[in-house]
Amino acid sequence: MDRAHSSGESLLFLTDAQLRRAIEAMFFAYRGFTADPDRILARYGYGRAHHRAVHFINRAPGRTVTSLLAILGVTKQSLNRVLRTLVEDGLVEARVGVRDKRERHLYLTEKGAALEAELSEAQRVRMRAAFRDAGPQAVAGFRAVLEAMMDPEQRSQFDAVREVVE
Amino acid sequence: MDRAHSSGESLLFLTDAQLRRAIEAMFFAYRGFTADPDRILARYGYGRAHHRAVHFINRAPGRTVTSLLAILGVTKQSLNRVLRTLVEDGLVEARVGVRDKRERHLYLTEKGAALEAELSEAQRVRMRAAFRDAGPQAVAGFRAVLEAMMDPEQRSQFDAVREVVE
DNA sequence: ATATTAAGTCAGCCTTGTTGACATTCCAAG
DNA sequence: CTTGGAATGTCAACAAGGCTGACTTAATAT
Repeated sequence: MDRAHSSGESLLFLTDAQLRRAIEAMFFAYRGFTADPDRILARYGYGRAHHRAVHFINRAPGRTVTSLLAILGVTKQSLNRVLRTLVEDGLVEARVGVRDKRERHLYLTEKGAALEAELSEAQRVRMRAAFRDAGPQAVAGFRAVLEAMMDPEQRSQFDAVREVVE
Repeated sequence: MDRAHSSGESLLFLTDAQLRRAIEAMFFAYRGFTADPDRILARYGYGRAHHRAVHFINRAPGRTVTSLLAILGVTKQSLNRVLRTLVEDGLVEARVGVRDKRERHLYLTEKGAALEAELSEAQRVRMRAAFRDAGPQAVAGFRAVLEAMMDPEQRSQFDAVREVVE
């Protein structure tokens, strides 16, 4: 069997150099990915941790702290520090649960939603431009590789995030 | 002109939901991307910053500090802290320049090369698996989108990194 | 009743980034 | 041959955002 013409799906003869290139692309691209939000966040005195919280609260309003913890994969203490400033600054509201009063359900305020919109718009603009440059065929491949790169736990969080709404 | 059948290249009608999905994929995938190296680094008492330094020194042995600074995009002080521990621990050697004695040319020692190999092998294994799962067509698309996502400066660093060797 | 869960808090630590100031060494240009 | 600027390194101080461990409070579940 000829390696170069092996049966499509099964075997990919990626050289170490090709893989290394992909690894470095991932490194540099992630910097691009975070660059715009970082600039915006800096203006408000926030960091990436705030962005992540705001993003996933917006994604499923009413989400509990525990649920957010699972998605972000950080400690309670770490998240709490971020959440506290967001609540203090009036970007996030934490409502006591109706059914279960131990729970705090998180919501963005108008102010919080405005920041989220600004951040995600910036990120979408870059993403849209990248997809446009790369061409239509690239979109599916990009997503397929990224999703295959996740750990199982991350993957299930990724899936869970869109189960509710979409 | 029909939007759905617009001339291939030009217009992509990606919904905000699709873009958001890509953004979240990027977030979760990056965690997968760094998970294996992080575990290895922790065993040696190092962090991601050490990984990055070791990676790019290995990439072009003899690289100067300034060149490494440009690639990593951090401050001299920040890099120096990392570099110092690597030199102290005998993973990196800093040789004074022959032509220009102000410069320090960085090289991995055998020990440093061993760590680099362990880290990059782990990362390649995951990358290779992701490409295998995603299929051959996905590889080109993945890279195209990532490269389009970089800032111009990052992009030129990305290109410069492989100019020498490949 | 008691155990467990959800949330929050205090204290302390680490890594990795930042600024600012400054010293040294050396190349290059006037 | 002096002087300006580049490359490097270092000290100090600070901040964000991770972490562990210990502990409290309130409320649900068994």
